[in-house]
This record gives sequence, C-alpha cells and structure tokens, in this order.
Amino acid sequence: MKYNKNRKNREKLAISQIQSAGMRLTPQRLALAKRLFSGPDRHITAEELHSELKYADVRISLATVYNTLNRFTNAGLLREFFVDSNQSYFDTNTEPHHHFFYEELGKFVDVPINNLNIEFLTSPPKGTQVDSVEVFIKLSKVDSSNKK
Amino acid sequence: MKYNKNRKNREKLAISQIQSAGMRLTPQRLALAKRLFSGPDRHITAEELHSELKYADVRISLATVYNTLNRFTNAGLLREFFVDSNQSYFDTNTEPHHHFFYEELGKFVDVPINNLNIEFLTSPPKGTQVDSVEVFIKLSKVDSSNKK
DNA sequence: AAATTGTTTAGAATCATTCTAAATGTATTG
DNA sequence: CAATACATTTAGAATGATTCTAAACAATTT
Repeated sequence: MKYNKNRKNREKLAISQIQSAGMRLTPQRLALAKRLFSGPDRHITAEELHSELKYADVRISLATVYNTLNRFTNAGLLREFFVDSNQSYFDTNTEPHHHFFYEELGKFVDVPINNLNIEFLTSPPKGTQVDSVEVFIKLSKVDSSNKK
Repeated sequence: MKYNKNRKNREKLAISQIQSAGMRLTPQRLALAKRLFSGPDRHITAEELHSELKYADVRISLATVYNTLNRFTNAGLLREFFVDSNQSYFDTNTEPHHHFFYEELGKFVDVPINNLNIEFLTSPPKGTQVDSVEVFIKLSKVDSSNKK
C-alpha cells in the first residue's frame, strides 16, 4: 500500500518536473526524471545515467540523455558543475550549497549552505555583483602517519 | 639597462622553474616558461598559449604545449582548474587563493586568500581531512534595472 | 664523438559531447 | 478521429580538446 503510494508520488513528481520545464512527457524523459528527481540528491554524469537506464532495460539513446539533461539544466531543474576536464556532472540539488569531494572515492557530497560561513573581507570589484559562490572542498582519509 | 636586466631576470626565473621540475632546458620549454612564470599571474588554456606563441613566431606544437603544461602542473609549478567541460585552465598562481569569474568577459581574477574568510560551522566528516578549499565567485555587471 | 636518454613533432587515436536528418511520437484542429 | 503540425528520439557522423605513437631530433654522458 504505502509502497505503491510512494511509487505513484515519485512518478507524479517526475511528471510535474518535466512539465514545469515546458517539455512534452515521453517515456525516456519520465525514466530520467524519476531517477533524477525522486530520491536522494545525486551528482551524476550523462554516461552514468545512460548505463543505469540500460541496466534497467530502459531503451534510450545517449544523445537523448544529453539532450534531456541540458534541457533540465536550462529549465533550472539541474545544475551543471565541473571537476575535471573530460566530463560534466549534473547536480539534482539546485538549492545553494557546496561540495565535499572524496578524493579516494571520486564522489561528491553536499555541504548545506549553513554549514559554511563565507565572509568577504573586502567588497567585490566596483560595478559588479556576486551571482554565485561555489565552494569545493577536497577531502581525503585522515593520514595517521602525518605527525609533524 | 634596467630593461635588459629585467629581461635577463625573467629568463633566469623561467630557467630555474624548468630545472626545478627536473626537466631539460629546451627552447620550447623556455618560451613557455617565460610567458607563464615571468609576469603577472595568468589563467590560460593550452590553445591560448599555443596561439600566443605562434603569433610570436615561436615554433612549437600543440602537443608540446599540453605536455609541458601537464609536467609543470605535476611539478607543482601550475595549478589546473576546471570551469567548463571542454577545456582545462592552468593557473600560474599556485598559492592558496580563490577566483572571481567575470561572466561577461569569460575571464578570471584572483581573490587573495585573506580577502575571504571561510568558517566551517560543522566539522568535516569523521575520518577525513580537508586537503583544499576552492571558492569560485561568479560576478556580473551590476544591473541597475534590478529594483525589487 | 658515440651512445644513451629525453624531447618534439605530425598525425592518428580517443573520448565526451553535439549535430544531422530521418523516423517516430505527441498534440491540435477541424 | 483523421489529418496536419510540431516535438522528440535515434543512429551515426561530426566536432573539438586532449592524449598517444613512433620517428626524427636534441641534450647529456661516457
């Protein structure tokens, strides 16, 4: 019962996200939206999503994954971010927040905005306004041999 | 006189940087190192450097530019950073610092580390240590029509 | 200066991403 | 609900940044 209701709700959410982007509802978009928007926040690449869908027997071309991710991003449903030169990551959390990056795992974890206090000690250059502040914190396992 | 001395000093600095990376001194590397290390700090791509050198009639292949930038980076003489998915930027300033990005110009400007105070309100995850903190601040021209 | 080792190069290879144009699906209208 | 218009998907080609390859060349060592 509860299970089915959640399933339904997740689908509803996915559908409303697609429509809020002014996009037609298609099976491919629904499959993507369900994986992106109904569940915990994710940091994922187009290729990762594509192989996830393939594994789940959803027929979708890589071009459509790229296409859809870009349109979701333009509609403000995703945020694109860059950590290495050869692929784009998409973040399902579009609220202002920052990132921990676990170097050994190559994985990202959100840092809620209120876990970090960023204070400008001098004001930004004349004639400019701050549009966004992105903080990227690299973490590694504590090195216990690191006795100074 | 003074001009020639500066020229010499710049060359000396470039040479010592190459040698500090354990690399042989070659004309190509010297040309690159002079442009990278003797002058104001830069944020530049391999292609940009390559065409700059071409313009200055320095014969060097793009492969060598990439090669050299990567080796300088591994030696800690440069820092690589990522802002869009299709090219790598190299920063000649390897001191800890942050970046302003001028959206209209597509250009970067350093934010000295002591212009920004970053306070962790909760500690990083158990068992991890913070290796680096990178802040990226997007700026745009003030929009005077922005009356709320 | 011969031999060893490192560097540069042109061009090919790679890989993420975008483009193209044809086929298919969805919506709209009478 | 058929006909038309319009949007989407797709396979495969194209693109563009970067890396690889292997041959020519330069620097260093003996």
